[in-house]
Amino acid sequence: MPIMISARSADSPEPDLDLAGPVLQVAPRLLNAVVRHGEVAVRLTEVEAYDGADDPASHAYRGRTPRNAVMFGPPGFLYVYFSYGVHWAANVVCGPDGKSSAVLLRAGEVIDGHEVARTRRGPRVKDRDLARGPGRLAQALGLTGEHGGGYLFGDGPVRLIPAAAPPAEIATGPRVGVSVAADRPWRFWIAGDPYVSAYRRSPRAPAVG
DNA sequence: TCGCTGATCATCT
DNA sequence: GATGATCAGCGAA
Repeated sequence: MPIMISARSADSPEPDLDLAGPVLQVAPRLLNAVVRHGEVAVRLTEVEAYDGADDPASHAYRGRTPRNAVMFGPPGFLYVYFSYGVHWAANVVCGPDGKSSAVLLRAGEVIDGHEVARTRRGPRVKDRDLARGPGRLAQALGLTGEHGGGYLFGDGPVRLIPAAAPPAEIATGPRVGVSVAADRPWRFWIAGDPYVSAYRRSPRAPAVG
């Protein structure tokens, strides 16, 4: 099990997208951006911010471990983790080097490579559901742990293309699935976009009151 | 449409 | 040994 943390060398291209700012500013800028892995490309419609050591819901909250080490590095890298023993979920590391913040890619629209995506997701899956949800998005793109640590702006297999145009309207709300700090409105999605995941509050989150 | 539940395992305590 | 940044399938309404 090699630990795959690739450092961006000095002559690597700079990110095409400024990811080094505060995660709450970076996250909404990822909306309408496109993630491409081979034939499959996904336009992002929904993301979620995780603010490193200041965020009880972040995987980086309890400090650096082998799994989350890439989050503590420079922005522009993929953090991919295995969730619930079943799914992979992909994050874009952002914020300044050492801040350990990241943005979870929650949902998107498959805009290229539908056939390949459907091969991975299943023959009966509707287009709308191909990448609507973190696990689904990673599966549609074929992202697994082996892509973790990859740089999104170099010549690696996974690329992040900045949004051609910002969304007309961005909505925010509580994060999904987290059992702590669920009240922080750090989920961002494109208002009215059908390719946004269905909202399900964590059953472990405290009741709204 | 809503709510519930099993699946399944890497990671951390 | 417990816990999830989830999903699909099911049954009820």
